[in-house]
Amino acid sequence: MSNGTDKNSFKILFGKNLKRIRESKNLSFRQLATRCNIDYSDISKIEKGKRNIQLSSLLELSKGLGIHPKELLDFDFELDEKG
Amino acid sequence: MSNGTDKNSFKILFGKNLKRIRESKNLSFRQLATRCNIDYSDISKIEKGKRNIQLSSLLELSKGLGIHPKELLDFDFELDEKG
DNA sequence: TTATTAGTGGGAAAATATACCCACATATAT
DNA sequence: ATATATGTGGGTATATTTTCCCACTAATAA
Repeated sequence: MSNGTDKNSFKILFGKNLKRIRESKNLSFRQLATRCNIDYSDISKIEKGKRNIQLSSLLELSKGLGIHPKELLDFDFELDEKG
Repeated sequence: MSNGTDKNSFKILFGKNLKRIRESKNLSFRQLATRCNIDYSDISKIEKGKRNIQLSSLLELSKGLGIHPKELLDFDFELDEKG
């Protein structure tokens, strides 16, 4: 059974993807924070997969990064547990 | 200035896209609800753009629909206010 | 040493989603 | 009329995010 594991791994993958995009734009947490309405320390937590953000926060991040929101979800992810 | 307007229009577009996908699979609210851990009445509200769901709920919906989460964000959306 | 920048994480009040149930209107069919 | 299925929306307690500030460490530079 993959209980809360799926949910957690998804958050972690999301965070890693966010980190990848942020670094590709050479932005620090504090720099990105000035471009969206999210505190720099909270962005750090999001990238660590510690937070289950809402659509509005996803939108803020995408605005700060200048990308379409769907890019933040653009990573491999298996829906079921699978070999 | 496009204050909370962006946030709202994004939720509404998200809801419309969810509705489009759900109907393409010929699922009623109650049928989709049995496939994910979200109440049927709440799915209705999400499609109406009334709710600002979390990543975990986005994941539940995508599991219920059998699609990758990013498909739920796959719709046109302008980041800035723009003519 | 001193200053600056970066990442990390704790904490708390306020705002909000979640999870759940219920009731109602409509449509279809028996 | 009765039964079934669909969409809609109200309401509530609980859980959680959000928002914000602060402090610490490490690295770099003057």
